[in-house]
Amino acid sequence: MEHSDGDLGAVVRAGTCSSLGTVTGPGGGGGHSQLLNSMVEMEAHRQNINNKRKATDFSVATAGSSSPSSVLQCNSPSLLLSDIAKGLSGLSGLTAAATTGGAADTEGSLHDVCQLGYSNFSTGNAPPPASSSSSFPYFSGLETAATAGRIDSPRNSFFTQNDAGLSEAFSRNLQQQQKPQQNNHHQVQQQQQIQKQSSLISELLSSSSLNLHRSRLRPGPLSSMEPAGRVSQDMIKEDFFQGGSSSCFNQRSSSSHQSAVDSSTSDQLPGSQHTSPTRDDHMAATLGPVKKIEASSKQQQQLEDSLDYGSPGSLGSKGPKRRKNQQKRIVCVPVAASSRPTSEGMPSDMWAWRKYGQKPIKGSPFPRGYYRCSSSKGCSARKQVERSRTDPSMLIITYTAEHNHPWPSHRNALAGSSRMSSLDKVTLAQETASLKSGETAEAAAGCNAPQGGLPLPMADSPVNSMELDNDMGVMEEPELELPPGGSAGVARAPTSPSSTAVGLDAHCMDAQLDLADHSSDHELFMPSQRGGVGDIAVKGLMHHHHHHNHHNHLATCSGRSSLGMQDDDFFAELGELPESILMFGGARTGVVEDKSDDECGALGADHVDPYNLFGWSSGSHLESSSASNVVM
DNA sequence: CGATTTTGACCTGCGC
DNA sequence: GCGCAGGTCAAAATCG
Repeated sequence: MEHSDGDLGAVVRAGTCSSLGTVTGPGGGGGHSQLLNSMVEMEAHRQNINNKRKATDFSVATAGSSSPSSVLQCNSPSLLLSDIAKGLSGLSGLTAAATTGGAADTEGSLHDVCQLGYSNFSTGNAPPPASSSSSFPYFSGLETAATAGRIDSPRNSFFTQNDAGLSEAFSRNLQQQQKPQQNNHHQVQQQQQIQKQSSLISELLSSSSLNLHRSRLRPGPLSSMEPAGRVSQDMIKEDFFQGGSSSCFNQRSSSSHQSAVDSSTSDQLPGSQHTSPTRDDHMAATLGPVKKIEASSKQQQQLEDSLDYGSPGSLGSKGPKRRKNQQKRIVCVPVAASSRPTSEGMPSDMWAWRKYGQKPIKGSPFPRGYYRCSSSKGCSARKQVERSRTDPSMLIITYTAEHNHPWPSHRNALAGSSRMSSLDKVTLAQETASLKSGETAEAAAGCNAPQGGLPLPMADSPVNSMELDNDMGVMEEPELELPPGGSAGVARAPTSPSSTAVGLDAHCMDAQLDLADHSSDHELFMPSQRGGVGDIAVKGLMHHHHHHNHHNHLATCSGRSSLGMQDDDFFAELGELPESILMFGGARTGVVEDKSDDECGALGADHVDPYNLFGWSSGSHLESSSASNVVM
């Protein structure tokens, strides 16, 4: 079982477990609630779009439900681009739902589903408190199902094994979803969201780093490639990392393209076995723009050439010359998720990154920042951070090369991170100021405070950063500047201090607690789910929160939501999910037991390897960091 | 003082 | 071969 949780697992967990692990115990359904909401919504919206399709791959929805980043990060070979699309559409739905004031507008079905599924889950089948690992079967099943890459119906193993109630609810949801939509406006919003997300995907796919080489396509369905619940690290490494960030994309992109062009051939594509025409249609309908990701023949050739990837570790030694064949991995995360400053002195990333350059990118109003790992001398790991041109609220992070050293086992190992943290404070202040000044949050949205010297504030001033932060290993995206004029065109609500990073960072938690505490009325949390699962979950969360500060980011999130949760915030919360990917370890920590901060940190450091989570190895860490011992 | 950020210059790859 | 764009270098500035 050492690989029992391959990357897909990581992905799935990322989008799900984070919450799960973080929130345990009675009523610890906040995370679940959100997750389920996403899951259900996703499927629901997919249904809307298809407007009469049968529910199919729920695993996809599941994975997609995590968040855009989760979706995009998913190293899961089992997910098709169309899946991503679905996930996004689902997200869109979520966003739209939030925008319109909550679940009320999202159909009672969703509500029902959530309630039903959740009440069931949070009550009858509520996972035991923290220390018990029995709360994981739920995910175990989910993970397995997702990993298997195929779940043919709502009533699949996932549900039947883990939550009959949810299954039922899901079915109900599907039925209702097939009824004529009553809210066109809502649909329009969904479509817009979808378009937006699609553009993002498209952008990512067309990114220079996204190599589209079919030769990388894995023959056969995922399920046949790996035992259920498992996606080999090697596979991910090859496909995703070495194959470029594209793995998740290139595979899908190829198939997606094909689907778009001729869905009838989809079955011929490796990995698309479980891609039904429905899915293709859906994708074609929702990801039109993705077509552009089709690499030109020339590009294709380059991609083919790029197959000659050197060993991951070899990158570092090479100079700029290898640019062409550099192994890259692209991750897309909501800026919001990164805008959460971590507490002072607390490295927001187990890896320390040092910025070594920034360049304006042609065609993009946003500059690209270049970072290299500073955790260890000689480490060739690098990353580039830039905002999505199509969706400034998203950050595109491109990782290049691997760390040639173990993941810092202790925070102290992260020299220099403190600076970032302090800057975060500035950012925080900045964001707060922005809030007060009524300034649109673009600036605040995920932009970290300029570090080192850039003029701070000014709405138009460059800001920066994001942080997928949390001690468990997150990426921190220091600074991304907004174009002069600052208006990124993102109508994102200002990121309040309350919108803290999701992480197990105890310090961070302190700050978050403040927020939570400010919301004396927990009832306010997750208003969109009033009286429903949300309340239960949230309350449970809050309860948990008060007793286990360490394990309730979600509670905090909820608290944030309570502070006038806007649609953006809602989405931002989703955006935080990506963090969960890395949070998983944290989640585990939380699940494992109450531990001191240090213990948690250590634990996370010892057991969580972001590279594993992302599907690429960090060398020696690969084995030891197997998350298998985490989940089950 | 050490580490990071900033920023202009330089270098390399790629497209025409 | 040329020019452009992207990636990296390295000195200066900044920060705690």
